Formats: sequence, C-alpha cells, structure tokens
Amino acid sequence: MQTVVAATAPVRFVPRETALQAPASPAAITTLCSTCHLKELCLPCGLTGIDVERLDGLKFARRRVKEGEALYHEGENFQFLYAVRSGTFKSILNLKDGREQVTGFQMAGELLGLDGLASGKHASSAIALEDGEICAIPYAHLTELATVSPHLHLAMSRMMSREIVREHGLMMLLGSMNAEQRLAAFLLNISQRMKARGYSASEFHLRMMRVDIGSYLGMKLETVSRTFTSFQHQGLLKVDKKHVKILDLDALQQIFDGPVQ
Amino acid sequence: MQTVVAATAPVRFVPRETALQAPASPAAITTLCSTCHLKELCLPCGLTGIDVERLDGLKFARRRVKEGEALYHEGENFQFLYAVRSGTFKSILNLKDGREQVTGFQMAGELLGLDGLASGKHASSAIALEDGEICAIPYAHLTELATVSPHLHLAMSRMMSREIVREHGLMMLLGSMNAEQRLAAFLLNISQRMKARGYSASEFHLRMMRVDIGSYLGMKLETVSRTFTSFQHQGLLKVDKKHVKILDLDALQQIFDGPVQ
DNA sequence: CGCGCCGTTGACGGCCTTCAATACCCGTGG
DNA sequence: CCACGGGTATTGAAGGCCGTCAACGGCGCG
Repeated sequence: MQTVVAATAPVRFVPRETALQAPASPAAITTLCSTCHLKELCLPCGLTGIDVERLDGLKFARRRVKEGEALYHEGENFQFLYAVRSGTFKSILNLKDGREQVTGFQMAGELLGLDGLASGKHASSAIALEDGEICAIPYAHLTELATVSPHLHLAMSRMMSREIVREHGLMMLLGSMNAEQRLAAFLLNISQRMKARGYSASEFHLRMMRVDIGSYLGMKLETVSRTFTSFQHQGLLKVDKKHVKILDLDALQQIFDGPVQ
Repeated sequence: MQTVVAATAPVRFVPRETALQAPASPAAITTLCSTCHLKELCLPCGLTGIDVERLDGLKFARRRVKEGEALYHEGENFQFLYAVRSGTFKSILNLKDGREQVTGFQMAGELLGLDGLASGKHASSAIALEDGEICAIPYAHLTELATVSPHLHLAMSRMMSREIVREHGLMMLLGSMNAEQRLAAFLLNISQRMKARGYSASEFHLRMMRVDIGSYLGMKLETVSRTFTSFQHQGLLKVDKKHVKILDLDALQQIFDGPVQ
C-alpha cells in the first residue's frame, strides 16, 4: 500500500530563495522536508536524519495561494494538513449571523487543518491574507509513516498538543484580560514569531485587517484602533495602518503582565 | 500478554463477544478497557475488539481522588493521561494575579492531560470538583501501542483534534457572545453530556461553583448568578444553588443561537 | 474623478464589573 | 441546644469599559 519511503530526488541544490519562485507548473511540484529552509519550525522540527528523509517520501504537493483564497472551507472533507511555506493565513469559524470568528493566524512553518481529524471534516476555514505558498500533506500517508516512526508520531502529537496549549492561552486572554492587555499580548506574540523567522521583532507589517484582529481578540475593530492609538500616545509604538514599530517592548510586556501584584 | 477470563455482571453496554471478556485479577487495582462501561465514551471509542484488547495490556492504574485534590499541577512532568471514571474535574491555568482561568470541565469518559505532550510538562492543573476515580494511562506505553495499531493512533489523534475543536467553540463563545448566550451554551453543553452518560438532560446538579462557571465563561460570578436568575424569571429553568432544572430547552437553544437574522 | 474599502475618531449608551450588604448552609465548639 | 464563623450564592447601586452609531479621511482602482 505504501510506496517506497526513501527518496533520492535531485533537489539537493535547490536554493531556498529560488525554490520559492519556481513557476507554477500545473503538474505537481514536490517539496522535500530535508532541504526545506523551514524544517526547524515546521513539522520536521525535532526530527533527525532518518525521520526527515521518511517525510521526503511523501512528496508534498506545493500550491500557490492568492490573497483571499481559501485553503479549505468549514465542512469540507479533511484530507490534507497544510504547512505554510510563505504568506500569512487566518483560520475562521463562521458565525450564525454571518460574521466570522478568527481562531488563529498562521505564518511560515505553521500547520493548518489539525481540527479536521476529529470528524473527518474541516471544523474551520483557512483564508490567505496575502499571496503565499503551502505544502499539502496527505494525512493518510502521514499517519502511515507515523506507525513506522515513533519520532514522527511524537512530533505530530506534539504539534496538536501545542495547538491545544496555544488555545488555552487564548482562552485566558479572552476570559480575563482587558483591551490593552489583549492587544499587547497579540503584538508580543507576533513580534516573537517574526523574530523566530528571521525578521525584525520590533518592526513589521501586519497582514490582517483591524476587524480580524478584533475578532481574534474578542473586541470590536474600533476598540482595536483606539487601543493602537492609545499605545502610540503612551510612546509604546508607532503605528501607521498595518505598519507597526514597537518602541518599548518592556512596557508592552508590563501591560500584558497586568497591574503589579 | 493478554489473558482471558469470563466476567459476570456486565454493566450497561454489554460487549458482543462475551468470550473475550477479560481477566479480573481480583487483587489488582488495574482496569481493563474491554470491560469498562465507559468504553463507548472514552479512549477506546470507535476501536474494535483487537485494538481494545491491546489497550487492556496497559493495565491502567486506577486511583481515587477526593474533592479539591489535584490530579496534576501546572508545570509538573507529564507522564500520564487521565481518563475520568467517575466524578467531575476542572482544568485551570494559574493567572499572574493569583486568580485562575478555568479551561474546561471533565466528566466520566473524558481525558485529562493532553496539553502536557507539547513541552513534557503539564500546561494546566486538574482539580477534582467532587470525589471520583480516574485511570492513569502511562503515555509512553500508549504511544508504543499506537505504533502497532493504526486505529489506536487515529483514536488518539482524534481525541486531541476534538479538544482543539472544543476550544474553538469556546473561543467563539468568549469572543462573540453576551452573558445570556454564554450561560445558555454552557447549560446546553452540560445537558448534552449528562444525557450521553445516561442521566437526565433536563435536571442535574452542577458540581462547580459560580466563580468557576464565571471563569470558564469569561464573566464574573455575580453576572453568572444574575443570569441564572434572569433565566428563571423568563421561565427557562428552575435554579436552586447548584441544582438546575431546565424547563424550556428550545428557548435556551434560541438564546444560544442569538437574535434571529 | 468617484466609488468602495479600510482605518480613525467622537459621542453616547448599555452591558457587565465593582463594591457592598445580606441570606443561607453547614461544621465546629461552647 | 444554639452561637459562631467561613464559604457560597443572591441582590442592589454605581460606575467604567467597551460596543454602537456616525462622520470623516486616506488610499487604491476602475
């Protein structure tokens, strides 16, 4: 049933940058984890040689996604996990009244679709916030590999557990913090993730709109805007629309930590 | 590894194949999934004969827990998953200011500790809300089994995914609903879970305090109390402290669904 | 240019929090 | 037996944070 695992595809020399710019040939462009510049962040994180090579056997289909496009919709059959190669995505739940609830933002190296295993249908939708590229990982093949490789099994479990922990943190935020703390938490989180990806931790471009940030943080877009302005007046940061420059990371951290106690 | 003995006194869900009923090594405090009355709800859910028998090999240690006692604390090393046999538990995060954030309530057949895989340390604490009993499942052994049994691997992944989906729902609640909708959602959820366990869906005893409900729903205990009173005045239910009788489930559902649109 | 989308800002009001008092239950001890 | 105290739940009053509604400005695009 499962084909050969070891692959000897001639992809060793594909440099990171040009790999991203490969023309969108309709035929499947495959990607190898072992040569991916994101392997420290992504699924292979923590895996060693042999296990990563096993992942190579999956020959992920790579796919370009344009801004606004959906990777999958709530309710669709779950077949693939998606690993972000470039770009930013949002995960959303559709509310009964037509609004949407943002459950997370995903950046390079992060996984999308883990909520689909539960029922075999995607429990949320994933929308691209800018043009980007993803690896589509066939879940059935991945689990087959996991039965062979305990380390991969562990890595997958850890990925899911990490998602649970992340949502715990969000529940804490939504359940017990005020607007300033929420936005501070959000900015600190983005800052960290940008840093982990080699970008500046203090100056970045937000890819999502105010209404998305608001939905994610459980506040209205006007409140998001006002809180940005307030932070700017306090000298914590400089905002111009989506461009943010953090001027005082410590103070932001203190706001997040809450009133001293 | 697997011994077979005839068991009498089967509980509610009698297994089809009485032949493979398991050994009651009477002195031992171990528990077998194959004879457990919770197997339709718990970890073995969806698994068939052979896989459940494999779980039997783990010989879960059973443990009694008293009200107020902790199964584990945030930060402790992660070794076991815990399956609730009886009683009710709350999962909590400790906030910096000394308060706590409740992230979930667990009833019979539900798993505790899934957030520990991510870092190897428990990311939350689990506290018994009443005297109860749990199965302590050694995670290392469980993963070993999962490499042998693809079905078990799938079952575990599904358990985690279900937790992610559950938290999604909670984020929606915390991010976009008012006090009445939150409490309605909470009551409907409890009602369903009681029903699934063979109890009345319309009349039950809440095991948690108002402050816990409030923490879970992102509101203050006074607001919880006031909303209960309001529901009572609307004729939706009858409340006396922790005892709740739902009088109009449909109306409660309508409140949860929100204003018509 | 004009239109639509996005972000900002102001005014107002409502929902929920905060603070406080009271009632109730229950175990302990005089 | 009743008094007493601690923990829990309810209820009231006042206030604040944030939501709602509205207007405006900037920007990109047909």
